[in-house]
Amino acid sequence: MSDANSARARTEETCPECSGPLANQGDEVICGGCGLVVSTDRIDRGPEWRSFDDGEDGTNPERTGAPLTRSRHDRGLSTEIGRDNRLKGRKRRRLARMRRQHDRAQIRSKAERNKVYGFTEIRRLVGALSLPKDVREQACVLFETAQDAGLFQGRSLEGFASASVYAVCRVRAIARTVGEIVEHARGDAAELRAAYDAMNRELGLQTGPIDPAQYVPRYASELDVPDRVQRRGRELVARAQDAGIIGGRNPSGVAAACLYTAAREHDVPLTQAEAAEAADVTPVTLRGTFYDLQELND
DNA sequence: ACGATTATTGCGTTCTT
DNA sequence: AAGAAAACAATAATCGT
Repeated sequence: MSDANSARARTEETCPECSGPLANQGDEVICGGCGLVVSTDRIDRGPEWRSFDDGEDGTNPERTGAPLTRSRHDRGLSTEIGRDNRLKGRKRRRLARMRRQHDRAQIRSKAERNKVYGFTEIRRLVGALSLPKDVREQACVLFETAQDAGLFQGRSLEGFASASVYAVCRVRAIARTVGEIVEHARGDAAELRAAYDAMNRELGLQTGPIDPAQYVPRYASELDVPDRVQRRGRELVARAQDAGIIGGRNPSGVAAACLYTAAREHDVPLTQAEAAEAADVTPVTLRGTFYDLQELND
């Protein structure tokens, strides 16, 4: 409202010719004394759009179309051949045929494009995470399987791309956390999970638990602790395994706890907070296994 | 959807310097 | 004594099934 009326603000000013009072008259500003037309403003400076949504502020600039969605290859944009029941006979049948063909072509090409999109995303992820090459192949196969099983409905492609990579890591017991993947992925953890759950449920992925020992060397180098500490850490992981401590626990947290315990045994300065930070868990989580580990050693 | 695990936050306690 | 680290507790969020 304020922008659109900026021209009217000149009412406060005076006429450049006779210094008389200015007045609005339609789109023009006119001097009350001499009748001089000071300015003309036929331009509407208001928003060029009007709001079509029911929101309160009315600032949504969308003018047309269905809401855009990520879960469709074309984000919900589409072209369709309409029905016009004024048409009869040959023309009408011809139009129906065109519509049918158009629809089919769209479905085929949609699947095609989804696949291309998914594959490139998978390729990108595998590269960014520096995973072996055959992980890519496997992830792509999985992606395709999920597509053929019709799991894409209502879920995002980005989610399936990242979930495929994650799932392959899981079935091959390659230690990568969801966080690590999401960090490089296009799309968030929720999307990955939705897709992963769907695949796990419908496709019955054979996923085993991840061995915490795999995380130990990574975190060890990240924390810059000596080799002996790292070796001891792995031993502790093995011990924890045997003791059945790591039931349902976050493998990253277990690895961090073992590393921390090892460092403490060797009098290497390493705080819980630091170890936890490297493993992307909280000190509280680390502590959980740390205590159990202590009891084991008494 | 549920039960278990984990995150977060705040705060009195213990250890170090 | 001061400051950091570890411990504890309560509740919110997230995970695995």
